[in-house]
Formats: sequence, structure tokens, C-alpha cells
Amino acid sequence: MSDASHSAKNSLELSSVYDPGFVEGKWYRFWEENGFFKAEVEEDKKSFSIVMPPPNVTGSLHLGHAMDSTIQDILTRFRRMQGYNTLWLPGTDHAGIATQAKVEEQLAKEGLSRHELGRDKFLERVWAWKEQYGGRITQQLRRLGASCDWSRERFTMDEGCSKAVREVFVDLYNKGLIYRGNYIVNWCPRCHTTISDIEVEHVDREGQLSHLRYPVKDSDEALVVATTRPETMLGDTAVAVHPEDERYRHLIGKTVILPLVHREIPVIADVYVDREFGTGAVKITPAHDPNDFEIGLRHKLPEVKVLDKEARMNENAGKYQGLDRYEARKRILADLEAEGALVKVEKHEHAVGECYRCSTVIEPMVSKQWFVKMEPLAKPAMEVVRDGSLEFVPERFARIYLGWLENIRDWCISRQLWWGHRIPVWYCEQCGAEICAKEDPLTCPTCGSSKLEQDPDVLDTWFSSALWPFSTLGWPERTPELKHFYPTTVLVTGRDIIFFWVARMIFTALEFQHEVPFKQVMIHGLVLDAQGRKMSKSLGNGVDPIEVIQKYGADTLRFMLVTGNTPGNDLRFHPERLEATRNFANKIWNASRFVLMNLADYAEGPRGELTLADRWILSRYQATAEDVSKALERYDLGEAARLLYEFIWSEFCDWYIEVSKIRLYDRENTLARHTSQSVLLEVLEGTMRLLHPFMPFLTEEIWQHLPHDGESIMLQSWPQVNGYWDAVAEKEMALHMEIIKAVRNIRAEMNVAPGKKAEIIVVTKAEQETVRAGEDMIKQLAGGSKIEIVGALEQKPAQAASAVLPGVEIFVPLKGLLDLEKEIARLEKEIAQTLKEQERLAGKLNNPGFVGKAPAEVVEKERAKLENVTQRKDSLETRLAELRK
RNA sequence: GGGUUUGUAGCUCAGCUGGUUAGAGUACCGCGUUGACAUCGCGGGGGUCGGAGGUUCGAGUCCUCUCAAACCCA
Repeated sequence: MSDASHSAKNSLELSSVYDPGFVEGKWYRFWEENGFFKAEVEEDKKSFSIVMPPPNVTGSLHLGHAMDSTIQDILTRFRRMQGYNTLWLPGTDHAGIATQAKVEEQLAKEGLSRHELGRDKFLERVWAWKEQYGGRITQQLRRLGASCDWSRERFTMDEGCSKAVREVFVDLYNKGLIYRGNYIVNWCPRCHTTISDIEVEHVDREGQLSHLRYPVKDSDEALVVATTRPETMLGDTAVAVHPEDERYRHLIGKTVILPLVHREIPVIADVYVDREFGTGAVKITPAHDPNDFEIGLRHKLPEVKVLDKEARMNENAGKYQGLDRYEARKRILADLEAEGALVKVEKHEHAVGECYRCSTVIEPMVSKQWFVKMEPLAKPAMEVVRDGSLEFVPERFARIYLGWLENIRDWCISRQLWWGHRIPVWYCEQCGAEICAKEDPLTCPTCGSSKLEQDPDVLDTWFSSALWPFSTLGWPERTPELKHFYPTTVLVTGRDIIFFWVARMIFTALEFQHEVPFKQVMIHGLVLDAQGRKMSKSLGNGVDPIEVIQKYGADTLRFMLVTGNTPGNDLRFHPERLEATRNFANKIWNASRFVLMNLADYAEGPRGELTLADRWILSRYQATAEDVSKALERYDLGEAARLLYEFIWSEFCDWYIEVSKIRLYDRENTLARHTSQSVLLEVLEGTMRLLHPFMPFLTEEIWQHLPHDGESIMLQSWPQVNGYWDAVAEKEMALHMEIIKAVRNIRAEMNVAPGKKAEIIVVTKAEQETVRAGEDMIKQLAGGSKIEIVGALEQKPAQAASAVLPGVEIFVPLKGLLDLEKEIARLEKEIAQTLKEQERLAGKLNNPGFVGKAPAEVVEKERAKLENVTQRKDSLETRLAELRK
């Protein structure tokens, strides 16, 4: 090899401790600047595409993002190396409420409000804010090593996405799937906007159940209702009882008198009423309770609003007007008591709806909002999952998804915010016409007036993210990207946004592309703190991934986030696990250093005969490549990572490298040395490729030091699984390992100083040839001075410790060092173990049921085991008897 | 109230379609520092798999019930 890049670089540059900070930035720049992440449409190649769940533009990276992005990056790098035309498309979300709140905060510091600024000026400020701070999270993703195509980065409010939003809205509107109506919605008195049903979090709270007496008109009787919200009684327009409730049957159709305000309201019958709850009679406030609203519709009850947008009592509340809802509750209860209408108050635990953003108790309120009619959209969305054209991984999440869609309610999409996609509907001031159009209209198509007013509301942020898989590929244009990369291959996201996002992407995609947005959805769990709690700002238990990266390196964080965990389950974050993973990175680093140090004089050339260890590690390497590939294909990243960890540490480092030292240090036999170098190199280089998706930086750094062709490891092909499996080598190697472990155990138990070599006698008939082939290895790894392999021993060494393996007996003569008592105890323990095992196996084989019904193969295996155990036990007993003489 | 998940060594977690003496990391104990790595090596102790019952020749691995924890929905 004459080309400089083909030979190993001077390994002396490699420090004995891996320093991620030193290499990470360098390689990321190298990859990005050379355009290695860029995906051009290559029609002849199979595509693999992922759209990144767009993080909030206001956000900074948290461990959840880190995990989500790591998984996507692993899949992307894996498929890229496999030769797919790979696109990982990044972007950010405009995050209506969050972003608006951020900028309002900023304004508040200047003593300004958005209303003082005005809509247009405010929006300018938001855009300016976005330009300045919005890129933060994308920079952080780079620190993590994300190999997404930044040249295609998108934003949910960019021109293309906005165009897609318009297109979808107008189309749904024209199909009658978007409508405007007066319905009960969730109002956040703090964010001053509606939020959708799923943005409400139900929290169990200790509250009070007040029993209120409503006198029946023209009667001595009274109906007692139980309520957790006495203040809304001012807006009651009925009392409902169950139609079959004997207690109240005679009152149905009668009228009761609302205390305090003395308004007359009817007693109605509705099956919704739970007879068991409270008194079995319910006050109905259609304007401020979702269930009451439904009842109100069924019974055509009037809606009396008593709360305003600040959740204060309004003009319909008479003397309570202006009071906050909780203050009003106290006052009203006091007044009811004074009037004798308060029967009792009892403690009561119930679920209270809170705003997902600010945790303010939401106020159900009737108001005029825009909705998406869900039923017709939900049906096909369920169908594609049921028929398997869209798959959830793990599949249990499909049930959650389906369960939600089965009971779907219409989606409230209007938000009383300024930052977002404004609803493309205009109202004609002249004739009252409602105009929904893709292009801003200048005049009213009905009356020609130019006095048009656009609806002030914006759309729910999720409306635009629902279009993400195709809007980012250029839709509504028919772009080559859309044709080639859509439907995307897999969506990777947390299980917390199945409803918010996944479901909505699926039904919009089906409606507009007539195809699923992705063939598979891989759902992962959440990253929890060490105690298993969600990480949150209020708890202050969040961990900053960037700090972790600075301390341990991105590769360590990545590897740690995908190990020790099964698909779909939550992951607890334990700092100690970072150390363990960092040690693993360091181990790889040092193993590579070792190889490089011994490769200085390496030149490609034909190998000599492969040793047992060579054949063994090559076989194990192949098996690992195959298993890792399979695990990655079924999205079991934790298993893939575990396999690599085990292979590298336990097999490659602990055994193969140690064995290789024999030939490496033997300068006489250059062919053997060369062969060893060659195998070390092959396995290390291939293993780096297998590991690259998990630890891109470390593997790139090592790979660049190894003899190589090509610019970057990330562009190399994935190791080919060639089916090479050397069963013989694996079996023989296993025997050698057993022998070595047995000798090591003897040495340790007998306190033989580690530096002191000892003679090893191996007595075996059946395995003589095998053991002979590994003589050097045993000597090297078990600290043998010399090794004697015989078929039988005339006279057993007196002062020797021994061990028995199937078909093999081992003696370690320890003149003067043997502690007879210790050795006897050791043998007795061994015998006890084998005896137990022997009994277990014999019992099994004596069971006619087992012998008769179990597969012959299994029975045969057990028989062989019994034979082995019996033989071992006999040998051990013989030995013990000898010692006791 | 419905649903999902989890309950395996002191701790954190693996264990695929039931069949080796139930594994790893970490912690713990003993020994070890010239030669890849003390962010290391070698050796060792430690669990009968939440509980009960069942299916089966055979169950951590399937079924039923039960206890506990977390989450989602209502």
C-alpha cells in the first residue's frame, strides 16, 4: 500500500484515555461540510426515509429528544451503510402557545404587551426571536451526532408548510369536514385560548361535594343536588334525574326554583345521570360543563354563561359579577347557607382538568370555534392499522391508538393566539358571507364588497405538524422527493404524542395522499429520573444532555440511552450507567490502540494458517454481525447494543487480543505474526462498522487511524453477513476457555502469586488433539510454565490441585504450596454441585413422561449431560479419595 | 371505573416462539501495577424469578386469580 491513507497512522498520537471532546466536533464538521448527510433522490435505489419529530423551536434539547434522535440516527446510519437512499429530514415546530409566551415574556420586561404592540408588530418580534434563538436545538442535535440532512431543514411556519396548511384547510372546509360552531371547549384562563381535549390533563384533586337544596315549585318538597362547582349554579338551566329513579320519578317535568337568583328551571330525565353518585340529582349547567352541554343539546336547554375569559363571574352572575371563580364559590356557598339552601358539604376527590402548559384549571365554556369533523377521518385511519398497512412497534401501541380513535370527538382547531397559521376564512362586513380561500380574497364573491375581515384565530400547532411527513417533502407540489421518499419508512417518537401527533398525521395523510405517512411507527418510552419520575422543570430533576456530552461524550450518551431497556419501555436515568458506558468507549479505544501499535509494520498479504483462536473470533464476529443486523431490523436497538458490548469486551478483548499476543510478540515467525495482525484488523475494522451507528464519533476516529479506503466510516458498507460459522472452532475454543478458567480458579484459590508460573497437566483421551492445538494459548492465559498433555497418568501428582471437565482432567502441581484442607474443601464443594446436578438429570430421565413425550433431541441432550456429570463426579471423588489417603 | 406497563442478585436492567447449572452492568470480597486499557485484569460470594393456583413430561417464559407500583383513558 503506497497511499498514505491506506496505512495505519502513527499510533503514538493516541493517548491512553479516550477524549471525546477532542474528536467529536472535528468529525461532525467533516461530515457536514462534505455533505455526507445529504440525500439526493436516486430513483434506482431503495429509499429509507424518516422525518424528524420537529422539536419546539423554543426548546432546548432534553433527554427525551436525545433518545428520540439517537434512535433515528442509529437507524439512519445503519440503513445508509446498507446502501439505501437514506433521508433523515429535520425541522422545528412553531409551537404556538410556547413561543408566543416566550416573546410576551420578553415584551413584559420592556413593559409592553402584545396588544400595545399590535398583531403585525408582535409577529415581527416573534420572527426575530425565532431567527435569533430558534436554531439552538438544531445546534444541539449536531452535538449529539445526528446525521440528518440539514440542507432540507424545515419549519412548520415556513412558506411550503404554510401553503400545505392552506391547501388542507380549504379542502377540508369545502368537503364539510371543517366547520365552525358554538360548542363547549376547554378554555385556559391564563393562556387565554382554547385548547383541545387532549391538551387537558386530568389531575386528581381533593375537593368538596356540596349538597344544595332546590325547592320544587308549588310544593313542600325540594330536590337536593350534589355538585363540586356550586358557583356555576347561577348558570343552571335544569336539574336532571335518571328516568328510572323511583325517588324522583314524580318530579320529572316539574319545576324547581334556583336558590339565590330564584329562577325557575325544569326537572328533566336523562340516562346520563348516575343514580349512585351524590343524591342522584344533578344540576345542569350547559354553558360550563361538557356533559351538561350534551344534555343541554338533547333537551334543548338554554345556555347561560356566568364566567368570562378570565374565569371571573360575568354580568349574568348578578351581584357576584367580577369575582374570581373560587372567590365566588366561597361567597355563594355562604349565601346559600344563609338562605338555608346548603344541606351539607363533604370532602370529595375528583379529577380536575388542567392546562397541559400552565397547569391552570381549565374552564369548560361554550364558544364559537372551528372544528375538524373526526368520524369520517378516523375510520380509514383505524383501517390501515387493522389491516397491517401501518404497523406499530411494539404492536401494543396499536391498541392504544385504536382505542382513542374509536371514541374520537371532533377536534377543536382554533386558538386565540397570534402566532400560528391564521385561519384562512374571511367574513364580509357587507353581506356577512364567509369566505374560505387558498389565496387571500380582495373582494367578497357574493356581494363584491372589499370590506373583508379575516378570522382572528390561528390554528392549533398540531394542525401543521399533522402534515409534516408530506409538507416537508414539497407537497402540494408533486416533487421528486415526495415521489421517492413518501411514504416514509418509519416514524420514531415517544408514546406521549400518539394522540397529539401520530394519529393526526395518519388521518391527514390518508385524506390527502391516500397513502399512509409511514409504514411503521416505532414508539419508545420516556426518560425518567433515577427515582422513576418524569423529568420536569417544576421538579428540577431534568438532566441537560449537553452537559452529559461535555462530561462523557456524545457516544456515551447515545449508547447509554439505547441500552438497558426494551422497546417501548421507559428508561431510568442513572448517572452511574454513564460511567459504565464511558468505560466501554475507553475499552474500545484501548483495544484499538493495541491493534494499531502492533500494526506499524503491517502490509496486506496472504495469511498463513489460521489458528483455532483466529477461526473462533472470525466465527464469533460473523455471528455478531448477523445478530446485530437482525436486531436492528426489528428495532431492538438495546439488544443490538448489548450484543456488540459483549462481543467487543468479553470475546474480542478478553480472549482474542490476549491470545493474539503470543504470535504478535514472536518476531521470529513473521507469517504467524502477519496472520494475527490481519485477523485483528479484519475483526476490529468490521466491528467498528457495526458499532458506528451507535458510537459514530469514536468509530470514525479509530477507523481513520486504521488502514482504509474511502473518506469516512459512515459511507462504508455494512458488514456482509456471509454465513461463515465455524461450529468446530467455537466448540474447541469453549473447551480451552474452560480449561484456562479452571486453572485460573485453582491458582486464585490456592493463592498462587499471579506472576508465578506453574506447571499444568492435562489428562485426556478424547480431547487430546484439541487440547494440543491450544497448548500455547493455555500456557499464555493460565500462567503455565509448561504444559503436559497425556492420555492417562500412571501416578497422579501428590501435591497437586485438580479440576475435572467433561473428558478432561487437569492437575496443577503445587509443591509445598498446596493447602490440603483447602483443596479438599474445594473438591467437596464441586462434588456437591455435580451430585445435585446428577440427581436432577437422573430424575428427569427416570420420568417416563419426559422420555416418552419430550423431543428425542432434548432427551438425548439430557442423557449426554448426565453422562458428563456422572463422569465428572466420579473423577472428583476418586481425586478426593486420593488426597485423603 | 376501563386499559397498558412493570414487579428476576443490594441497586439498574436483559432473558425471542416454554427445554443447558437464570445472565449483564454496578455495588461487594480476595489477588494483581513495565509492556492496549486501574475508565483495567483475574478469581469469588450473592437471586428460584411479587404471591397463589393451573396447563404441561417440563414454566422466570403460557393461563386464571391475587398483591404492589407507574402511566394512560373516562
